Amino acid sequence: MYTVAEENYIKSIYHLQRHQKSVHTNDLAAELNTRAASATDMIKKLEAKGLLKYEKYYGCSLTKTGKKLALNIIRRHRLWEFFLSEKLGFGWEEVHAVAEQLEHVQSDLLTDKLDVYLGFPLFDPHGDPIPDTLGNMAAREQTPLSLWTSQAPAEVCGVGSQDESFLEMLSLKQLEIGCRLTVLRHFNFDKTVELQLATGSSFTISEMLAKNIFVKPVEV
Amino acid sequence: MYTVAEENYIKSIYHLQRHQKSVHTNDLAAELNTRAASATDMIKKLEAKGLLKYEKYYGCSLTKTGKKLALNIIRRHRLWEFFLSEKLGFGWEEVHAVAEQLEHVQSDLLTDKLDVYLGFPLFDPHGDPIPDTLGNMAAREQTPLSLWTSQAPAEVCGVGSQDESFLEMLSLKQLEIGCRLTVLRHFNFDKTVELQLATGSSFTISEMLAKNIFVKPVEV
DNA sequence: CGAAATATTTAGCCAAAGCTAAAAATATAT
DNA sequence: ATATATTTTTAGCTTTGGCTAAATATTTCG
Ligand SMILES: [Mn+2]
Ligand SMILES: [Mn+2]
Ligand SMILES: [Mn+2]
Ligand SMILES: [Mn+2]
Repeated sequence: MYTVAEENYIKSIYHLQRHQKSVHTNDLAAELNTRAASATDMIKKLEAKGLLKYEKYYGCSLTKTGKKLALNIIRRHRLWEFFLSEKLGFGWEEVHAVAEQLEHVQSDLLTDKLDVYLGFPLFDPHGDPIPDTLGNMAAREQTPLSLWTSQAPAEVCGVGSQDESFLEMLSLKQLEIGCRLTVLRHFNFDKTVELQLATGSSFTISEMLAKNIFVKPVEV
Repeated sequence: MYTVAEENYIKSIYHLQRHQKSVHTNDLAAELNTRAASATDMIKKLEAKGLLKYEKYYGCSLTKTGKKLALNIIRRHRLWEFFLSEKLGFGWEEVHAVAEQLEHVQSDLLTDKLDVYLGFPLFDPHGDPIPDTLGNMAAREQTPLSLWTSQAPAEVCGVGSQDESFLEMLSLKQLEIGCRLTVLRHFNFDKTVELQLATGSSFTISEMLAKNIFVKPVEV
């Protein structure tokens, strides 16, 4: 159906589109570790296939068809991440790289049977929602810890990066999905955040870290 | 590491090598639904990488390294087939096509964790043995039904083709791996074989079919 | 506004993996 | 032992998806 390269472009465009309404060539190239010239070429190919619309020197944005494809690829990626983590015992810092390969196995039957087998999971190991067959997915309230000013306890519900060392650091600090914490203080000097776990232990984390940890109010 | 094309060539050469000691360009091209010219090109590439040795106009055969790679790909293929069949509920006629894609996901960690998760299965859904990490696998006694002359009951332990309609036909006739049967008669005229299942029902199958059903003596 | 900086596209390469058609080597048959 | 047939290789072309360098468009800033 679609080549691996095409699928990777579509997925990247989809992700970039959440932030900017139109996706710029340079941003796309950066996201895919390639060059602007290559991105321009592929954009033209994808436009010819009706997956996106493109205006020279301005940028591109996915069509309905393009979005549907993107959500299907994301569905495959996150279902495999869940499988690797839940069934095979991979660490959450290991699953992304393998899922990058598995997501390109094209068989809707496989995807749907996997979904059934896993019990229709709603979130992947990083807290990202898994689209269903129609592309619908749970909305996630995602307040970065850097903006959480409430005294009330918060629950970690997602992370903003797939970087291995970032995720390893979180595991080390016992900051996993579902874990409860309270923000003790935001230091103005460098935006360091001091927090306390349910276990009682308290420590500080950098602003960079705080920006990539998403929390929500603890449900009662 | 290796491209999908390279892996497919290595796997095909390995399979052809069981029959002929040296693999001929035309046979390889036929196996891969490609042309002799393309096969020649790839053979040269694989020789340069040390995976096979090649003599012009004569043929090629895998080196130690090449065989090791081939067995690893076959291991991945058969483990995925087992997974699809056992865990996801795929029919045995559906698994091969999907496994053709999954086999190219390159992660030894994934392969080994999958093996553990599946409980170190010895055979895939078609009765083919699954190599372990070192490339060792169970030897299968495989007498085709066309050559089974004994009156003693036999157990189906493998099939000689992955063709979908062939496997569907077997399912229809209740001829699955592990099933018991007795050969009633070989008809000389067209080599038709008459057989009887443990259920009591008896019927005939064509020579072509009989050649692709492997049996072994029922263990007591 | 106009110059400089930045972003994007175009032009012209390259490697992988396929193809056809022609040439060359090997095998077969009279 | 030739002549014919078959097999294999070579040569030259195609597509996909990269790249660099140069050209062009857009944005920013003095
Ligand atoms: Mn991921
Ligand atoms: Mn990918
Ligand atoms: Mn198979
Ligand atoms: Mn394959």
